[in-house]
Amino acid sequence: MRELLEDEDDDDDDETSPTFISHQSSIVNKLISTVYSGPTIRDVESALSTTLRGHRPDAISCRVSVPEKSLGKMDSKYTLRMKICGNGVADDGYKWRKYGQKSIKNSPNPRSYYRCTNPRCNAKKQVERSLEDPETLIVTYEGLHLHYTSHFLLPRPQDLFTAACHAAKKPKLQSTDLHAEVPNPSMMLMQQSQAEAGRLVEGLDQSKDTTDDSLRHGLNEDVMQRSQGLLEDIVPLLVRKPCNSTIYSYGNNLLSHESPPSSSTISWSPSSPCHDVGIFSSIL
DNA sequence: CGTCTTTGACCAGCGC
DNA sequence: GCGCTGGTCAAAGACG
Repeated sequence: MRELLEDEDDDDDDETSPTFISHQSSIVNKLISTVYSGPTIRDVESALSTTLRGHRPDAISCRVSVPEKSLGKMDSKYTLRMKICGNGVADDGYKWRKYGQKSIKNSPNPRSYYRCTNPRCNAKKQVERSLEDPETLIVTYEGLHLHYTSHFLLPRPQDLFTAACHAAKKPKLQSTDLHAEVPNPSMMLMQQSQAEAGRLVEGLDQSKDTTDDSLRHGLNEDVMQRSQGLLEDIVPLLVRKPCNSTIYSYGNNLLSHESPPSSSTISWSPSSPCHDVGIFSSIL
């Protein structure tokens, strides 16, 4: 995504050039295709580093496992390893419906199958306890969320309405066991992609006369919606909803930040096929 | 009464 | 073709 935007910036520095408007649709198409193919590890790293400042550790540690072959681009299927230290219940922003549970060969722990309750959404997740460590959950996300979640910073009016309609309802734990909800680290990616998409649209807005307002508005909504609803799938709420107190660490190396005194630390090991995300959030 | 979870049954893919 | 395994379906029950 970022690479795409940078490329576009290079190609179309002059936003008033005759080719600029004609490139708008291709920009959107590229955005969409890029988003669909998933963010890069760099995107995750960037999102983590820019969003997780000022959080502190506590209850959950998590490891994001990314297949080595897909380090450049994440697959639509990815796995989180989560060390549960607290009650392990967190809201990842989506409502999941459990549609099955299966005993897995060579594993004493059953695997639970969840599907997003949104009928338009094909997102799924599988949750099972780690064989090595019973306190570790292995959560496999698959598919794309084709809708918003209430955690987004810039919800659409209709979503605000929906959220308001649901506000009166008491939050409900969907399961009595560890399968309930797992944090979703894609919030920061959403924020980042929102900002990037917003910058793109701002650029479009600066173009003169030939740009129709409704077109821009539609593009804006389209870009924002797609970037939100798709990117969020790649990395779940661990990142997307860092809560008020979270520390993220990647791999074995900690990165020191220029940010003000903060308990937030991040390290990233791009060469490792399995990226550790030490997440300690105080989920009460 | 609507929604969600549970759980046994069913189906598809894969290896032999 | 057969058996094994993982993934999904759907009826029944629980819950608010």
